[in-house]
Amino acid sequence: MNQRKSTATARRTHGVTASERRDHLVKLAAELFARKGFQATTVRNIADEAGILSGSLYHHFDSKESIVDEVLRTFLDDLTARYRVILDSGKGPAEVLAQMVRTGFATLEPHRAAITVMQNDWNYLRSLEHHRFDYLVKAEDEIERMWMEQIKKGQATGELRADVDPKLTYRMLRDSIWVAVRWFRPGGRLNTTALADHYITVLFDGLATGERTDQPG
Amino acid sequence: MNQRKSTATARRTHGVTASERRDHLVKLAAELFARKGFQATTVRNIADEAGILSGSLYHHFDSKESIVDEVLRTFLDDLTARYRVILDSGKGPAEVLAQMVRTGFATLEPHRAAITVMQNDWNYLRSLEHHRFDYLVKAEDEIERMWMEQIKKGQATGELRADVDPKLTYRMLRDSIWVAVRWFRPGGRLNTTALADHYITVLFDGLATGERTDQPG
DNA sequence: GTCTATATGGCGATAGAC
DNA sequence: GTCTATCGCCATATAGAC
Repeated sequence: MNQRKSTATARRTHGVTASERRDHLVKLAAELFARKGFQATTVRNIADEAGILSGSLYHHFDSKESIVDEVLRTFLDDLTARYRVILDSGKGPAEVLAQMVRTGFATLEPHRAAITVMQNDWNYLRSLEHHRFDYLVKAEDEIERMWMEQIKKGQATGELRADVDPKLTYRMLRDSIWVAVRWFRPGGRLNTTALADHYITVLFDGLATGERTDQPG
Repeated sequence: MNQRKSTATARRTHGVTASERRDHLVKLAAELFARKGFQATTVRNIADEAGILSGSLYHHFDSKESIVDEVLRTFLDDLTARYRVILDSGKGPAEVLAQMVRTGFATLEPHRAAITVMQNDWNYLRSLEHHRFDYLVKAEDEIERMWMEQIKKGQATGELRADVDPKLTYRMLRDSIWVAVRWFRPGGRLNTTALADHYITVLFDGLATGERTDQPG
């Protein structure tokens, strides 16, 4: 079984559906990829973690790359879906941006491993000659458009100061969020909500003009 | 020759000292490490780039790891030396911090490859069991102390707002700078000075109280 | 769905000729 | 200082038994 199993046929074996078993394997692999890097993680490592032999992994997946592919797609699908909900809310640009920042930090917890892999192994995955991971750039571009539109709208309405470069501002916001995955640990001193509030306070007090009324945080 | 050559004996062969030849090889390797990742870069890749065979590399270096070791040490030595000059200047904490930010962006150009490797391969290098790269954490700790001291001093003197968490603020500043290596390209729309000014403006207008007089930028 | 056994190949590193 | 030649190892992936 190398393709994702249809959810229509969720027959159970030993009390666990094939899809659940597969998801579990993906999760184990993601943690290893995040800790040691994609390349340094061997299929034997993954199999060891799951308590099976490496050959058995190929019953579930085509290749090691198809596992990391699933890790990344799952994250990106979830993130863009969350962004779309916010963009459709009809709120003003400053509030939308604050919500997008909050959403970013909120994904830190469920997608910590995926985000780590995306950051550390981005250059490598993109350098592969078979172009399998080109969709990463497409997703990145779509996300950039979402942010940029709101930033520019915010500058037009006067909610955001207009003397900063929109693209540079986008990068600052984006990078500030995702890079936190390097040191953020669930259960630490700060939860992702407090983290988001802190960042919004620092970032927006620099970005917002006096005309803003909806103080984030 | 597996140890760094003494600078006292700079005998030239074909118009190039052994030390210069070695440095050149390190530079080539660093670029490859940055582009594809440390593990994905083979000693054959490095040798190809240099126009020699892989075996010949071992005349200059013990191992592949000793090459990346040299890349990282060179960067860290330069960075900490620059920081120390600023700290010894006797300026106030806000100005010192602004200068440290500027220095960070300034190192982006000469040390782009090293910074990229440091970020992408940090987890991997630290996960190695022979503990060869433990000094990375020591250097990180020393640098953190330098920043934290200035942030806390700035809060004590009233130059910086006191209602933000010092450690979180340090991480924000640090991460904002180094993560820029992901997209910064020399010769692009913005040079590192303009970049630093932009970041200082955004970050400090959120951090600084009204009592500050030395507007950075 | 997992195991046994193995193919196929690339990796880092070495020894010694030149 | 580079090349030739190669060693030993471990990687991903496969085929077929159970």
